[in-house]
Amino acid sequence: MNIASLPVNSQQDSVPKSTRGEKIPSKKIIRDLGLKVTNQRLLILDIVRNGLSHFTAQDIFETVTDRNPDIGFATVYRFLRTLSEQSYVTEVRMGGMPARYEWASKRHHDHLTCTSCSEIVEFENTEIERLQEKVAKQFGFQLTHHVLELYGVCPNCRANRKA
Amino acid sequence: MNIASLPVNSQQDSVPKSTRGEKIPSKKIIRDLGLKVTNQRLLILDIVRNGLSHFTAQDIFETVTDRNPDIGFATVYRFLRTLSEQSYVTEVRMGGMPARYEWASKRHHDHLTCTSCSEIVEFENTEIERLQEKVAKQFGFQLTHHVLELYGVCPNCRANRKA
DNA sequence: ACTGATATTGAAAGTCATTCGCATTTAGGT
DNA sequence: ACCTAAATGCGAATGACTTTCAATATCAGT
Repeated sequence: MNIASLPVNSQQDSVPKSTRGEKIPSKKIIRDLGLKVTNQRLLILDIVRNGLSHFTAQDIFETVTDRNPDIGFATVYRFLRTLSEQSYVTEVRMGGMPARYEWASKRHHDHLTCTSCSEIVEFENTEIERLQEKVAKQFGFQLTHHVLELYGVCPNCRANRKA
Repeated sequence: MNIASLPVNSQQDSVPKSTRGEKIPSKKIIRDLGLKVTNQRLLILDIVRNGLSHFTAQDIFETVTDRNPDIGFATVYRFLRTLSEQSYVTEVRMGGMPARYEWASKRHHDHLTCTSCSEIVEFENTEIERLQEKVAKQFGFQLTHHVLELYGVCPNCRANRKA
């Protein structure tokens, strides 16, 4: 998958700028992390925040080098790691494939992934969340986080499969 | 973690031999897979079936070489992969750490892992399973499998932490 | 039991995602 | 503008597997 060609600098804001929930500037986010504001971090953050969800480090790296060829993948990995450690992005690693990240400002959700075409659907289910807490409590665990990934065949692929 | 020193050739059968549910010989399992019966496969299978759950390929490799030093890790990886492809073992890969495997004859369950000491507790929760099916159905997916891993701090570590 | 076609093996080399070491460059307080 | 710690990019290193391939072992047919 390659997101390099996708619009990333969404000035065409689908989210209206006028609301109170004004978009936090990337600069502030970087400062809040106690880090120096560099071009590469601004660039990465812009892509992370305005590009596709579920990107790999490689996706970011390719998109970034499109705009500034003089950037190392170590920088991308380093910053992504920091972001994920501070919970600004969520890192999902599965099955030996490259890790996928997504900007974590959105509400908590889990994933339903098509094993055939890799389409990813996000869902929320508070009932499941509640039950997870219950299970943890049963065993005396203090829950910190969880990974719930459902795999199956999406409607499209099911149709094609039959054809 | 090292399971090399653990009893693996459980002739001290905790499961009585006399029941109908007689343990399937490893030879048969290998033949059922359409593979040739070799010493290394018998050895690996014995360890996989009678050793710890949640072992890494490295664990197996170390235990195996204890009994037969002339065995390559490629063989361990190869056979584990075959077993997991044929659903004889379940492979769990998380967070860039080495994959963990477990013999899959037992009932389906999920895991609750201590982020502090890595203790793993297994649990079953049919209610959660039902809800997962429901979610999949909502999106028109045909569910094939799922990964549910809860992370938290176990009772022991919580106590120590306070101390 | 012998034989030969074919599967399996171990050792070493190869992958691939990610991380590290370090000399050089840069941000940002003074 | 100056200085120093922080950040960067390069390439080398790591770690978990996977592949390659020549040597070896299995087992179906005799």
